[in-house]
Amino acid sequence: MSKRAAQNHKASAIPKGSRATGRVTIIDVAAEAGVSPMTVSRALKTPALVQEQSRERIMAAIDKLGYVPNQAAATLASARSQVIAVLVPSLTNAVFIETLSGIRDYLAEAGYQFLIGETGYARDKEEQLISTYLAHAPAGFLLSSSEQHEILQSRPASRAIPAVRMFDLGRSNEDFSVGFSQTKAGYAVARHLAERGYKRPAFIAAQLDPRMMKRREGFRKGLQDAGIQSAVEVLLPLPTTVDMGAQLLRRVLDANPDCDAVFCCNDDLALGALFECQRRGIAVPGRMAIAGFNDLSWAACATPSITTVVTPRYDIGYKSARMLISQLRGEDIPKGRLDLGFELAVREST
Amino acid sequence: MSKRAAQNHKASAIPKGSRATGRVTIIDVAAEAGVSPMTVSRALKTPALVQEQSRERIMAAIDKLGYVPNQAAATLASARSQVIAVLVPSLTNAVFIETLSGIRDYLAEAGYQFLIGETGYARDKEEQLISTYLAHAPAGFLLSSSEQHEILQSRPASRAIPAVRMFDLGRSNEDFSVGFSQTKAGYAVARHLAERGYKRPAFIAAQLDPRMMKRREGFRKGLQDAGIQSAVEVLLPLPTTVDMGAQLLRRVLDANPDCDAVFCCNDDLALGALFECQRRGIAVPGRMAIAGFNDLSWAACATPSITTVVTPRYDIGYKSARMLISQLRGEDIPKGRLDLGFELAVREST
DNA sequence: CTGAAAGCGCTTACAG
DNA sequence: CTGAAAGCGCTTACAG
Repeated sequence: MSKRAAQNHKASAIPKGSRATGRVTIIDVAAEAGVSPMTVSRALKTPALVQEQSRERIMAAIDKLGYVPNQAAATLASARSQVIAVLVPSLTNAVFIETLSGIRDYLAEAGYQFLIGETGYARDKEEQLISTYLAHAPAGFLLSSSEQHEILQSRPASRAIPAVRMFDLGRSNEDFSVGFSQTKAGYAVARHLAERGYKRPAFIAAQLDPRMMKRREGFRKGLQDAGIQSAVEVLLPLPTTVDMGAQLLRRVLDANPDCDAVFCCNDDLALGALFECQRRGIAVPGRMAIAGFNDLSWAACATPSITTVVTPRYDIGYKSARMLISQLRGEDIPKGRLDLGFELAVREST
Repeated sequence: MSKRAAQNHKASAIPKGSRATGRVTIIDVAAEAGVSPMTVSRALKTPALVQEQSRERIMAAIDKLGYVPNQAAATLASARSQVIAVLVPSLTNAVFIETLSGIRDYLAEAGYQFLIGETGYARDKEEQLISTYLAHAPAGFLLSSSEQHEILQSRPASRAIPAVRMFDLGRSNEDFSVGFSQTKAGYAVARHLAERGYKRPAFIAAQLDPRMMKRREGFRKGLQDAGIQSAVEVLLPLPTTVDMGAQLLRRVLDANPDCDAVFCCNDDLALGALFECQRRGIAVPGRMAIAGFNDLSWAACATPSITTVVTPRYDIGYKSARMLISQLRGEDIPKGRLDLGFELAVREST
């Protein structure tokens, strides 16, 4: 009997007025294989507990009937889904997209799906999305902020939903986090500029969030330790765009024409700053050095190539997902921070 | 009684060995409000069918108990979920990210969630993901390829899952599609270069997919209609990156030093081509004109600013989602293509 | 406008 | 290694 015939046969047996969906269920598979539905369920979830012979007949029946498991039923019965809720600050930023790629790659291997929420860099929005996603009974959360969320904390231990924080390192070892030190990265840029002999470096940032502030903090500290003074800092609480980089550089030059270097808190701003220098005929790095953050695709091949901080964003996604799934599987992994570090790529622009 | 007390009270009533999750259900809400569970369900889904007084008591009970609907149960009972499966070619391409933003914005308004799959520009992979996602009983699909998928076609009408194709316009009015004509866009670029007097324009492309081929086809036709000949075409079936734009431009110049313009099939390539020209001291547009595609953030503020095709990618997402939800709601919308058009942004680089 | 009954397709918790 | 029974939390399909 062909797959289609099997389905038609089943369909024709549906009593009138019933709610049958015509869908092939675990019961059909069981009947076809001559076992109970429970054995089919086991063959799928814990094959080791099923005799090989039964397993083979079940697999054959699944193929023959075209059985597709109903996730909603599994979720309802087991009170746990195969869905991970992922909250990122922005979907229009290549950084987070690469993190999502890492997450997707690990979760796909592990057999999980994910839902993506965008927090707009706002803590409140993150908490609100967590509430919403709770309705989907997610197996776990991957979060972007370093904040604690009461809504997750307050659940009874038996129904606790594990979470891993990405990008920042947690303050303590009280929970799970995967990232790198934003402060140290900012510090490293400052030291590099100081070593190259720049005397009046500026700092520009947009899309101000706690991570940007940490980069700034590290940058300030680095300059201070090198005994030099920041020319000027220009921060705007607006979205990060390439054009914003050009605007911010103009403000820097207006405020302090002596400025000889600029640390842009991300590569989009750095690209805009470079274009602005080109437009004005300002030699880079001759009269103005430019450093960025993240190592997006253009940094290495711009003219001149742009010095930047290489961040492990794909790995942050992949390893956060891995850490989360380990918890879900009840593996005994220690709480705490996973510091993936960063690297300073020194290029022509400084 | 506080929320916590209410939950504890319930928890303490759980018989030993039962499967109770401790979760607040529609039954608890019904008891609290003094109505039947069915009325609670109606108050949530079709409030118009419930007396205002009952509705108010139900809402108060929901607040008091902290009720969160269980989607899995709703999906199982109704055989339809509130999840839309979205398949895009790539998650590392800003174009599709903006499309996803449009989708998300519409779906969020409409109360739907979405799952994202990445097809890697491969038709086979798209079909495979459709199979996988079918297990989640998605309410609908938003697809990226212009192909028909047997797996969706072959379902019985009663269980058909609606789909909308994005980016390309369908060949006929046999199904739903939202996009613009890739061919016409390529044609427009060719006519523009011809009008500006360029004599030997080249075409470069990577990540070859059917849409790139349509842009090329239109470009060729446009040159032909203008009575000029393409200098050279360089196509590589590798991922699109900024650096790839530089590489492709080198190949163009090696193959044909006379070339005086280049149509890059996307803005990443155009940016790389611009950097390569800067590196070699080739004046843009003086000795080499550059045109891109999509109008990504850097196109308008590069030095020189880059002529490109402005594509309605956010709208494609938003309106595809709207078209899909209209179908799901049983609204009577005509099948067919929704052509959102495109615009040529003429800038300094040509 | 409201409700009692049955069922969606799985998995849990037992019992062999 | 296997199975019968019960239940997860909703919605459908009726019947008032």
